[in-house]
Amino acid sequence: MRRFRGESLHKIDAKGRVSIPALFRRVIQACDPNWQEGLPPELVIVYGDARRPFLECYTVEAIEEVDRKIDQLPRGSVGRKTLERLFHGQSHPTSVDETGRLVFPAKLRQKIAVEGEAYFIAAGDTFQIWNPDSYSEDQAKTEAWLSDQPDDFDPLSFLDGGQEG
Amino acid sequence: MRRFRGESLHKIDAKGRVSIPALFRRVIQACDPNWQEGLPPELVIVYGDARRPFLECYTVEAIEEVDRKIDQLPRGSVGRKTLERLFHGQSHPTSVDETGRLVFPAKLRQKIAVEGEAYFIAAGDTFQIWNPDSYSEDQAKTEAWLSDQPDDFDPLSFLDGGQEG
DNA sequence: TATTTTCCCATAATTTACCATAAAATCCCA
DNA sequence: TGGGATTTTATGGTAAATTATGGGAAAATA
Repeated sequence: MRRFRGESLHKIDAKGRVSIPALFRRVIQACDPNWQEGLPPELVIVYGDARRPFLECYTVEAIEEVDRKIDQLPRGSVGRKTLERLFHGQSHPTSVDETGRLVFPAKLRQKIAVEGEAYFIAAGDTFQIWNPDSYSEDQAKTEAWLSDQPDDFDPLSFLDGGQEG
Repeated sequence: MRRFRGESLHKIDAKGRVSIPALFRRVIQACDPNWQEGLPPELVIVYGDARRPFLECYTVEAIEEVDRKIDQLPRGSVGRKTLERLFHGQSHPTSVDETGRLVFPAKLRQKIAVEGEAYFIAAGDTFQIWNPDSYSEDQAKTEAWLSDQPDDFDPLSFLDGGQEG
C-alpha cells in the first residue's frame, strides 16, 4: 500500500513536535527510495500558496514525480517559474524521527494557524495537515454541497466520465 | 467467487473486534492481489458520507479501481476533492486477523451507532456493516415500497433496460 | 551565552498478537 | 445413511508490541 488513507488528530507540543499517524509513516517509508534501516524516512512539506489553509505533504517518490514534470516545462515559462516557487522554494524537506514525529517549524505553524493540535488527512499520494477548525469548516462546506444535491445523488457518479472540471 | 453474497449478525466485543462472515473472508482474500500465505487479507472500510447509516467495505481490488478513476479526474476539481475526502480521508484500511475478525475503532462504531452487534450484508463487490436496528428500519422501508407496487410487479423487471440509473 | 533545535529516555494508553474453547458445520466410512 | 471424528467458526482473555506524548540533556545556532 503506497497510498495514504485515513485521518486523525494529534497534539503539537511546546517544541512544535507532532506525531505522524502511524499508518502514514509506513507509506512515507515505503515511498522513500533512499531509506534503509536506521535512517529516518524523509518527506517534503509544501506550504506555498497562501490561498490554501493546509500544508501538503509529499513522499520522496511523489515529489520526485512532480520534479520530473517541472523539468519538462520550458525554462522561463510562467508555469515553470510558478511551480518552481511552489515546490522548490515554498517547501520544507524534513524527516520522521525515531518516535514517529516531525518537527513543525514556527513558520509553518503560523502559515496554517495551528497551535495545540493538528489534523491530518490522507489525499491519495499526499496527505494534508490542517488547523482542526479550518478543516471542520471546510468539511462542513463540502457536506452542505453534498446535501444540496438531489437525494439520490451518489458521489461515486463523479467517477464515471463526470462532465465536470 | 469474487462477489459477496449473504448477510449475518455478529457480536462486537469490548475491544471492538467482530467476526467477518466466513464467506466474505474468502472474497476479501481472493480480491487482495498482495495476499499470500501467512499474510492477513486486507480491505478498506469507507465511512465518509455522513448521509449513509452504514459502513461500506471494499476489497483491495475494488478500492484500487476507485483510486484509478479518482486519479483520472482533474487535480483540484470539485469531484476529485470530494472523492479524495471520501475514499482516501474518510476511510480506514484494515485487515482480517488470524481468527477471521477485524477491529472496529471506536470512531467507526460511533459513526453508525453500533454497540453490541453488527449486521453484515453483501452488496456486490462490496459489503456493508449496519447497526441491526437501522438495517431493519431500512429494510422495512424497502418492503413497504415493494408492497405499494402493483400486484404483478416483479423486481426483476429492473434488470432489463429499466429507465433507472 | 541565550535561545533554539536535536537527541535520548520515559510512560501511559492503545492496539495487536497469541492462546483458548465451545458451538456449529463438514467429513467420511462402515 | 448415521453418527462419531474432524475442521471451521464465533467469541473471549492475556501477554506483548506499538503509539502518542512528555521532559531533560546535549548540541547547534545566533
